[in-house]
Amino acid sequence: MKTQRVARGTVTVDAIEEAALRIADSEGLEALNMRRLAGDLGVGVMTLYGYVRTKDELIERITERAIAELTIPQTGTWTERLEQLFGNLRALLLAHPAVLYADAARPLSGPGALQSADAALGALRAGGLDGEQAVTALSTLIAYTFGSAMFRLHQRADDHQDYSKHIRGVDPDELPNVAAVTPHLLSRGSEAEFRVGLRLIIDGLARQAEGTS
Amino acid sequence: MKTQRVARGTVTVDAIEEAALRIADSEGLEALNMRRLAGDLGVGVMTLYGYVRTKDELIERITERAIAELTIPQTGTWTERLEQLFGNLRALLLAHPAVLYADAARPLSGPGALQSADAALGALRAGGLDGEQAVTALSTLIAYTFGSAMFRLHQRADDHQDYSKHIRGVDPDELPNVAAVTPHLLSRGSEAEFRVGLRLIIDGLARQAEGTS
DNA sequence: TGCTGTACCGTACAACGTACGCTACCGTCG
DNA sequence: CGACGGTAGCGTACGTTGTACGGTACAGCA
Repeated sequence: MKTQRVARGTVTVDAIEEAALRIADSEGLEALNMRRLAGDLGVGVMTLYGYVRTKDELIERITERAIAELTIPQTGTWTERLEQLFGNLRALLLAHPAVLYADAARPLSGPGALQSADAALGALRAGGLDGEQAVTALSTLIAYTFGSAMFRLHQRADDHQDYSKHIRGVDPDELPNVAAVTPHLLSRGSEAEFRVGLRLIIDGLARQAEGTS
Repeated sequence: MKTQRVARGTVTVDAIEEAALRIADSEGLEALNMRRLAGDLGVGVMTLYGYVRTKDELIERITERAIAELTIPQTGTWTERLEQLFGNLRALLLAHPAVLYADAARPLSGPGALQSADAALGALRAGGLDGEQAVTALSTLIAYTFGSAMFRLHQRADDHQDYSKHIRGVDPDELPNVAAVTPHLLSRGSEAEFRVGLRLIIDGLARQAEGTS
């Protein structure tokens, strides 16, 4: 059996990144491996290494590619722009789980991430926060948004069954507060819940800005 | 060469969990593997599987073990108790990186986690929040604390060199706001920064509580 | 003194990232 | 038009991981 070989130039970094991102988006980052990726592209595994140094580098690149999709709001008050931006970020993290894991490692590194950071800092400074306050606020917003997305992403449908049973089974004498709010605990992680927390933080920033000026 | 065998009852679940947690704490979760763990305990690898079903289960158990260490503040106003509790949680997450990865998957599952959640909910309800508000507030605080710890944990000393150079090299015309606050960006992730964000959120909750009552 | 149940664990396999070096082909030059 | 050299493609193989399977040694009992 002759070795079947693909024509030169069939693959490009771009095609590799796109295929990798598609796998990571649809089946999760853990489903992305070099053999599978090569199979999807119809090339030999080692061919990939002519375009990408390591798998980690590939993940960094698809992360950057996904982050570049983040739309930065241009209109509205500074608080509205913040709320929009981080709402968009949450949606992006849910659509591209790879970003969460890869970008948690080196936040604000790639050009796309820096551009978004600049927009956020711009809004915060427009609101009247000084440099230090703005950076702290940015960290808070990012931490909250990533943390929120992280929990949401880990929720699996089949887990929820067990979780529900687990929560409902708590002893009201031992854990009175958990028992008292059980129904609300079961619907955690919603978009609406995220928005409430986000507004809470942004309102706090607005008040901070008023005090400063 | 006769097979050297350890006496029966030499290992216990407890010893396994303790050794596993020690590895995860000191060298990170990625350094924890079954061969290494068995080596540390002086037993054969497969012996471990007499006490633990899978590696994932083991990680769940050491997570729960670590979470149980969380000290729940008993004194102070409700906002003080919240600040203490989540400050403690951040410290715990930094000391036990395993918790971050494992518990992100199934938050508020084990008895220890539920007990802490109950305390937090108790404080929030004592402040005057209703059930739904308290649960949303809890989610917000957890997301923020986990997100913050996640970024902190991923910071490696050698990365910081590159990062510093990277940030300092931005074009002030393209990213004016990033350029303007560069020095503050370089000191992100500190404990102090975390406290500021935490207080911001808790102050917001206090205001919410006032509005409710 | 045997026998039996079970705790211990050696071996082996599948999946992974990726180093090494062979090979087929394209473009060029004679 | 034919040979040939450089390079893109990739088969093979190795080290590392989790863990299934089944063998083996020993405690406790008859």
